[in-house]
Amino acid sequence: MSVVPKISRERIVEIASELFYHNGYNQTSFSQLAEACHIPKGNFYYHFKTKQDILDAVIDKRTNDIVSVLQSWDDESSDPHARLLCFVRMLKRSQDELLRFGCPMGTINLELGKSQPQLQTQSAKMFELFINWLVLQFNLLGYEEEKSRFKAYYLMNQAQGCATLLYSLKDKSMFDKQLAYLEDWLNTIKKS
Amino acid sequence: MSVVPKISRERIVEIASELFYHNGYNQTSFSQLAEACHIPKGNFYYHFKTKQDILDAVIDKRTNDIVSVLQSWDDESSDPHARLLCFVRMLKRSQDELLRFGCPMGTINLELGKSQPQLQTQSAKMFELFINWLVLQFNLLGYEEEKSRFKAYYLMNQAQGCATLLYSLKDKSMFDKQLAYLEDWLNTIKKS
DNA sequence: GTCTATACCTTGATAGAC
DNA sequence: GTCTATCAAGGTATAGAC
Repeated sequence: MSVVPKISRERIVEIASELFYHNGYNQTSFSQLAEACHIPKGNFYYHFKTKQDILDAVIDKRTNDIVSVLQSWDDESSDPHARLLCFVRMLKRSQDELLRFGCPMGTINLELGKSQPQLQTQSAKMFELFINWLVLQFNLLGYEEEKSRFKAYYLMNQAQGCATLLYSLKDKSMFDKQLAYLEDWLNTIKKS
Repeated sequence: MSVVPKISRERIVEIASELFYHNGYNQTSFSQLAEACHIPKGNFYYHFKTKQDILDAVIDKRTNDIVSVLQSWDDESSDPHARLLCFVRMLKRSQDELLRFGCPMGTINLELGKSQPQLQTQSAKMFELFINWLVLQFNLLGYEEEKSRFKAYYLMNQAQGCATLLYSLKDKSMFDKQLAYLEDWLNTIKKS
C-alpha cells in the first residue's frame, strides 16, 4: 500500500539546486526542470511566480545548508584548529564534484555577477558565512581581529583557487598537494 | 575627407571579447553584438558560420594576447624574481576590472565548463600558458621542476582566489593585503 | 490544486535582393 | 560584400479546463 507523495516545493528546490549547479542557472530551462521533477511545465507557477523566484529559493536553501555544516563542525569539536581542518577536509572529500562542476558557491557567484548583479549580492552571503566562521576560529586560536580576518580570506582564497584550477585543468594530484600544504600551514600557525 | 573604415573581422572579435567578458558568452546575443558593432545581424554570417565560431576566435585572440604579455615581461627583465613581480602587479593594476567583471580567464572558464565542455578545454590553455611561464621562472630561480610546478600553481591559486573573492565580496582593501602578502612571499622564496 | 494548451518573445541562423 | 526580411526552435509565462 504505497503512497506516491506529490512533489513538494522543497523537493523542487532540491532538484533545481542540483540542476543549477550542474548546468548553470541561465542554461537550465523550465523544460529541463519540469522533466527532472516529473511535473508539467505549467505546474511550476503554482509554487513560483518566476524563474528567478526558484533561484531565490535555491540560494536560501544553500545558505541554510551552509549554516548546518558550520554548526556540525562546531559540534564535532571545541578545538578551533580541529574545526579548521574540517574545512580543508571537506574540500578533499568534494574533489570529484569540484572537478566536474566547480565550487557550488564560486560558480554560481561568477555566473550571477554577469547577468543578475542583485542576486550575486544575495549569493555572496554564502561566502560571508564561511569567512565569518573562519574568522571566529582564528579568534579562538588567539589571533586578533585583523589578523584573523586576513587568515580567513587567505584560506578562502586558496580554497577558491584550488577549486577553480581543479575544474579548469583537471589536475587531481596537484589539488591534493595544494590541500596538503594548506593543512601544513594550519599546523604551523596553531598557537599553544 | 575622412574615410569611414568598414569594420574588420579582427575588430568584431575585439568587441565580442569585451562583451563576452562583461556579460558572459551565453548571455550575449547576436543582437547585442550586432548593435555594438554597428552592423546588421545578418552581416555576421559572412565572417562566422556560427556563434561558437566567434567564441573560438575570441579565445584565440585572448590566448595570443597572453603570449604577448608574457613576452613583454620576459623582455622587461631577465631577472625571474622581477618577472614574477610583474605578474602580481598586473593583478593589482587590474583591480577595478576584476571587481566589476571577475578574472577574464576564470569567469569564461567556469561558464564554459557548465555549458560547452569542449570549449573549456580550449580556454584552459590560457591557464596553462601562465602556469608554464611561472614554472619556468621558478626554474630559473633555482628550484627543481616539481617544486617549481607546485609554486606556480600556488601563485595561480592565490590569483584566482583573490579575483573571485574581490568579484564576489567587493573588498578592495583585503584584496590589496592579500596581494601584498604574495609579494612578500615572492621575496621570501627568492634564492641567491 | 493540477494539468493542457498556447501566447508571446528572443534566440541563432538563412534566403535572397541589391 | 552588404543589408532586409524572415525562419524555425526554444525560452518564459499565462489562461483556463478539469
